[in-house]
Amino acid sequence: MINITLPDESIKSFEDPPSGLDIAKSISEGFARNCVAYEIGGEVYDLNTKINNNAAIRLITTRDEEARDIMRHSAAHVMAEAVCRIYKDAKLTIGPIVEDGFYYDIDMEPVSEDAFPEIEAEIKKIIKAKIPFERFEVSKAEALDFFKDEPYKLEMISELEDGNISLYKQGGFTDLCRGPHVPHSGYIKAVKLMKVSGAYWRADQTKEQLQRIYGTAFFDKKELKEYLHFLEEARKRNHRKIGAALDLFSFHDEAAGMPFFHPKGMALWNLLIEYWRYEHKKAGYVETKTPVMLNWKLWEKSGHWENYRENMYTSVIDDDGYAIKPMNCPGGMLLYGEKSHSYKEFPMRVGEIGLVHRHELSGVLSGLFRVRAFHQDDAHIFMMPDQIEGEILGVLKLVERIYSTFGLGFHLELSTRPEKSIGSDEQWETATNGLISALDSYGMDYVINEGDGAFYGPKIDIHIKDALKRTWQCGTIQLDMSLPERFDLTYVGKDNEKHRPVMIHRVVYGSIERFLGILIEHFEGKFPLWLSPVQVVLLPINDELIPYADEVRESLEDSGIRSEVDGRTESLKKKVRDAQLNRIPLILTIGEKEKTAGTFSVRTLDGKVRFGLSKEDFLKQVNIHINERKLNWDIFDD
RNA sequence: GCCCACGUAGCUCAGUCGGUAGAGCGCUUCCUUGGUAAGGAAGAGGUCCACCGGUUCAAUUCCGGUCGUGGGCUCCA
Repeated sequence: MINITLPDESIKSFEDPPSGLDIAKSISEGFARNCVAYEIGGEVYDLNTKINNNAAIRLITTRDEEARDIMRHSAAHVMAEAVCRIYKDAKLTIGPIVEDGFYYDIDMEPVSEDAFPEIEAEIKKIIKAKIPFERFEVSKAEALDFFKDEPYKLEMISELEDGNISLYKQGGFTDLCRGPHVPHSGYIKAVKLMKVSGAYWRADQTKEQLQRIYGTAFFDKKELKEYLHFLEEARKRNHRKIGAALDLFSFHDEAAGMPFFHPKGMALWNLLIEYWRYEHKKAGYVETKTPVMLNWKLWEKSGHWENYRENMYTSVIDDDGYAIKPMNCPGGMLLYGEKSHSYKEFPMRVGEIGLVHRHELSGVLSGLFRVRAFHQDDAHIFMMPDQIEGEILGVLKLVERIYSTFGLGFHLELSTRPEKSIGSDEQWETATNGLISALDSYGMDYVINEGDGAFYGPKIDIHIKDALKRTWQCGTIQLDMSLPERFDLTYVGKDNEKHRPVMIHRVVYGSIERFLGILIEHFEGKFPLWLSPVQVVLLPINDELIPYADEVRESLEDSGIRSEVDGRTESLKKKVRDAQLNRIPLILTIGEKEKTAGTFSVRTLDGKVRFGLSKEDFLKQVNIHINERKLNWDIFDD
């Protein structure tokens, strides 16, 4: 007799060892159809695996996140089989799941997406046949023999410990796999191949070039459709497209990876920085500026020459070596070291919006997201060890305030000491504990990445979440135990002795260029009123009203509102359409009625039109929205 | 840096199985002076299709290389 405890504490008894499916069926047939696997004590098993002892189990249904991952892994196997059916010489390597689906790295002739229809057709055949996934276990020797024609599998097996090795068989196709899998291929309801790219075996450039085929799969065709719709949305929001359409920035072959900002892009830029300065000044920061190009001796001292040289732009001037800064910190160290400091000055919050250049590999460049020249909204904070917690907490609060102004959510990740690191155990403990207590008193949950810190100190990364729920790492707070040492930075303590200050680097926007790119996608180019490069466009309904429109524009500019007159000889409809496409938040139509009555007719970005507003009411609402940096488009809908 | 794809008018793209290029938008001019998402007409605009070579009677089209862009890999103090 086997007793199975279900999550609701109820107990089911079975004469013979039951499989997960037996248990599910004992609840109901309908429920059983939605089950894909089960879990005992954190281990996940195939639905068909029998349970030989009393256990507490949880059945995993298609509603559970983990069920989708199991199914996608099965889909990877199905795709591998399909590819092998078509490409007889294909040699399989690994096929894991990733965030949005799965991929399989296969050693085969290069394929392009043109091959997808054929592979997908083969996949559908396999799915339709509802081929069961059967698990069986073999010894290492048997496994080696079984895969004797699969060099990559052999390599993987040879690295496994001797003992039982699990294989999964689906019809005539067997793959080395830990599992678990869905009961049969029919569980994969909707599958689509997404893209193909090159990848190296074991991510090693010196090893074989493989074809990585990406796919995604869902339990439901509707979900696949929604996912494709999401991708389409993301594509429409692409900041490169919107940036070109709104005339914000461009790239040129003469400076790959280095953006050129147009007047409207520059307006956005300045507004971001203006806001940054406002918040930072309030938070007790001062601002500095250090040179872009510095002598190599500085980089030698900072360690960059040794560790980062291949990413630095260098030059020789008067027979002396110079490098363009890839980071602001060494310059900041020189500034600190320029004079002596007392503990009474601490914490010293020294900001710098610094232009840095990094020679990133050509293949990684990507719009504003990955560039070779960018501005960091850097700051170095110098303090005593017992100030770590308070300062980190201060940065977290500043970060929260700034991100929330843009309607961006975020989550935190703490990275701790890596294997290769400098500094004593005690230093690391003080530093890490300081970060942890700051995180704890901040009170938000955070992810811990063990051993993922920089070699010079632990760090907190801040990942923002945009309107499409995509996450981006922007902010970071890094404790640095290396540079103060290398630059022999000191302060005089209460005891009148010299001490080593604790120093952190921190950024909020991260790269201003990248942050701007994220904002463009987040807002789909429809910036809140305070941030819009052009806030108001005036549309005279005929040419005679242009002088009056110009007059109104001037008075709006006097009130600090960025305005333009569209004086083209075009129909009103046309000008409205263009203004809407240009995502200008407020359209003022200027006709005889408005001129005579001295009122405004206002159209907001959501298409709502209001007639006969008094100038005073209009300015009042506009100013409230700008000054409070409100996020909603309809400024009259409070 | 590596793999794959791409690079045609300011923009979006079509086209030529090798015989010296097209549409829409935008721009200019003219007509229209229009009340909330495209009024009408005419015209200009490409060293001929990123750049450099090669094959060919002939290349934008085929081949090689370079540069750039996109996706992925890798890298990321």
